[in-house]
Amino acid sequence: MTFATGNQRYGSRVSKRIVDESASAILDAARALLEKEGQEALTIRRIAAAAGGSTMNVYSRFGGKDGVIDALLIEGFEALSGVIHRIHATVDPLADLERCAQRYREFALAHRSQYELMFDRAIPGYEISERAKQTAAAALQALSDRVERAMDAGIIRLGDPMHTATMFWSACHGPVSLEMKFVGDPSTNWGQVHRGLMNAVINGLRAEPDVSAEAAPASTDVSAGN
Amino acid sequence: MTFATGNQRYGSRVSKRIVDESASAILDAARALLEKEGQEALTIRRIAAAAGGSTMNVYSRFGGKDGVIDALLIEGFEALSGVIHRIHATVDPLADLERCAQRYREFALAHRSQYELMFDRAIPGYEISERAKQTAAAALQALSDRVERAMDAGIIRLGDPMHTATMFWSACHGPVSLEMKFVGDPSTNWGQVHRGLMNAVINGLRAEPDVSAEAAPASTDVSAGN
DNA sequence: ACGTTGTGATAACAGTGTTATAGAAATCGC
DNA sequence: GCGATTTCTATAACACTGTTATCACAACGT
Repeated sequence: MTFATGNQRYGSRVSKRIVDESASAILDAARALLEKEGQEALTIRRIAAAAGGSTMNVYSRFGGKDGVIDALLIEGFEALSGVIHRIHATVDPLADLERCAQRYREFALAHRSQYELMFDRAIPGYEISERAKQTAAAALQALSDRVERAMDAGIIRLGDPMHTATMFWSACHGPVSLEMKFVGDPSTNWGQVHRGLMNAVINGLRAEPDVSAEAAPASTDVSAGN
Repeated sequence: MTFATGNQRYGSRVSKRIVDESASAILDAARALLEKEGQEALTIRRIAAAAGGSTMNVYSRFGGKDGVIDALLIEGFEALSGVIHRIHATVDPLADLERCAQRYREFALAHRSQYELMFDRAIPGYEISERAKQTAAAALQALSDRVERAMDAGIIRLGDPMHTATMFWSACHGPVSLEMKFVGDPSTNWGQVHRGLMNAVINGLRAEPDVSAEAAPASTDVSAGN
């Protein structure tokens, strides 16, 4: 009621049409809470309080907690997509892929809580929405484009780019996930593990140079069924 | 202290001496709940009810919910260790490693809730204990032994076995984790991704390819100095 | 002016983990 | 054997959680 004048003038007339600044305030608050205190802090009451509104506000805007989580997830996957898209393609598609892997890890470590939200989803009862899944798939598509470029250049083995990109993503995610979960030896140099794994994968996916062209069954491992 | 004279009733009141069957009942109930309904079902009240006791029972036995989770985690990592240990070493250490990867995935899919508990830890407020970490490290050690064997045989590149084993584990965990989280294309054949990634990694880690990359490695010629 | 509508804040409800309290059972001291 | 003490358990209370219901109040269409 204290800010009723502004509200009356701007927002309440056509509530659906304008960009809901209350919604973005909620999202900002949730993002800040997640970044600063982790998933634990993401409670309706805290989000609403930080956004300067009431809990019901969150429900009318996002339909509940899952809606907020979903929005944060979509933001995260879009940011990840952006990271990959911002990597300029050079004449060396393999180096580009390596940079993708490096930036992937940097993104994960720089936005740790967000990454955990995206991939662990440790929110009780939360189920990812179809739209969030699609956003994740779009990020994978961005990676797939880079893979396809390397295939076109004849540098890595031919195959379904999406399939190979999924392998890439898995190889990026694996060490990052374990690192965040403190699994393994405490003295592990995870950056080295990540880099080493990516190097091994890229090496292993290299198009057969010229050796043992007659004996090596190059494609059987990929085409084998489940 | 316990007295040596036989107690008339079967372990009714000598609480410290006997194997606490109430504790194992709680653990059994928790395990069953986790397996059947997932992490959501792991609440103190449900566990206590399923075990036929009171909630306080869980606190006196395990110190709280985290204690139960920790016990389940330790069980899980020990089971994972067992899976790896049960893979017999053959004359082909590389095939052994591939079987490790395959069994790893099978274990994860067969005990999905347990695996999610071990690696996602989506329990609000839970922090892994030092002992659970050590059990996880033991599982990694089991894998490291296999890696070391392959190194000794001169099949994969020399290096710190623990380091390479961590890379292996990451490569195993990555696709499994993404598969469970429904990230990526819905039509993804995750078994193929997993196998393809492991093949690529193993290929990439191969000892510097002499011309015959496929033939039987008759000699362990890499016994030269570090 | 009058309903009607919709928005938003407060309070209530069913859960959660945890802690405090009270009661019963078992052990100890004699 | 029996009171006192300790231990152990079960119930209830507390501070949370997400969600839903209640209800006052401002804005809109007659």
